[in-house]
Formats: sequence, structure tokens, C-alpha cells
Amino acid sequence: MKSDFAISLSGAAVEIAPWLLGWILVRELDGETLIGRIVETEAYDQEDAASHSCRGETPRNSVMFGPSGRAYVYFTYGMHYCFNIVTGAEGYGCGVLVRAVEPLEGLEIMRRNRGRDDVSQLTNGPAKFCQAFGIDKNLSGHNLAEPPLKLELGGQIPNEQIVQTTRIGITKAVTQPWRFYVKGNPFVSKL
DNA sequence: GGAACGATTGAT
DNA sequence: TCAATCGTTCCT
Repeated sequence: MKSDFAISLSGAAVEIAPWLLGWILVRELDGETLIGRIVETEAYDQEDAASHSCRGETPRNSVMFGPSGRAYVYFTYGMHYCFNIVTGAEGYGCGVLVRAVEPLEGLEIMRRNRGRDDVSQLTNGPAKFCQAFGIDKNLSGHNLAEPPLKLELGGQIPNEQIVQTTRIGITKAVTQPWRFYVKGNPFVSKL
């Protein structure tokens, strides 16, 4: 029996990505609570040359092929983690990369984790957000309906406040407009 | 076994 | 503009 939570994320990544804007991430870390609001996402699909899943299932990307509503966390550039929300049907590899959140609670912990004071530099990038929230590979495969990392429905962002554009940092499928962010939000990684 | 590359970041 | 830094994937 599937949970409502998983069902709500079982659609195509390209459809889920803009819908996830405004959702809340609650991280329990060493007895402290960190909260952020998703303000920037990117969709990655199995039929997408830029996606880790485009050449089929491998040990690294297997979580993307599992149930929706799980975390897919990967290590890149020898030093950074990036966090995705798995979407789509089981057996189909796709997900949504969270590129930026707006810090709501636990800012001092985020400052400590990031080693910086400037609020605007705490969570405005996929690896910055992971470092601020203490997210690493141990959380890959985690069910996001449960602590210590929970995804909760927040206030929906009106369509006219959602900007759709091309993705960042990729070299394949560069023209696909599968990046979404909240217009005017200061925590978006890049305009 | 070896090499090329990467959904990034921060400093120059 | 470029170095840091290493796991994953693919080729030999």
C-alpha cells in the first residue's frame, strides 16, 4: 500500500519540479531543527541526456529508479553533495534537484555548517544547501515523509511568480527549460 | 588497471 | 578564469 505522500510525487519530474516550489524541508540534526523553503528546482528525467539516469540503473543512481518521495543524494566534484527528490513511477529513473532554499529556522546552525555568516550565501546553491543542512550520502534513499529529513507541503507559489528557464551547470540537453524558481527571491542561486 | 568527467564552489 | 578533489562509469 502506497502512502499519499509517495503518490503525490509519482508524476513526471518536469511537472513536479515547479509544484515543489514553496514546499518546506525540515531537518533534525543533532537535536536541532533546521527549516527551509524550496525556491529553486530542476527536473531530471530518464529520457534526458543530462540526467544521471539516462543510461539506465547503476549502483550510484539506483535510488532514482525506486519509489517516489525518497531522497537521492550524490557526491560530485570530489567534495560536494547534491540533494534530489525522487519522483515518477517505480522502475522509471527521474527526480527533482533542489538547487536552493530560503532559510527559515536554524540559521545559526547553518552558519556554523557553512563556515560563513552572510545569510545570502548559506543555501543559494545545491551543494551550499546540502552543507548548511548537513545532508550527505547517508540520507540517500531516505523516505522524505519521515524525520530526520521531512518534506512538507507549504504555501503554493502562484504560477505568475514561477520563472521557467534552462538548467545550470550541465553540458548536455542544455536547451531544455527544466529549471524553475520563485521570481525575485533573493536565495535563488543564479538569475 | 586506467582515464575522463562531473546536476559545484570559492578564490584569483 | 581556474583549481580543488575523488567517486563513478566506461574503456582497454
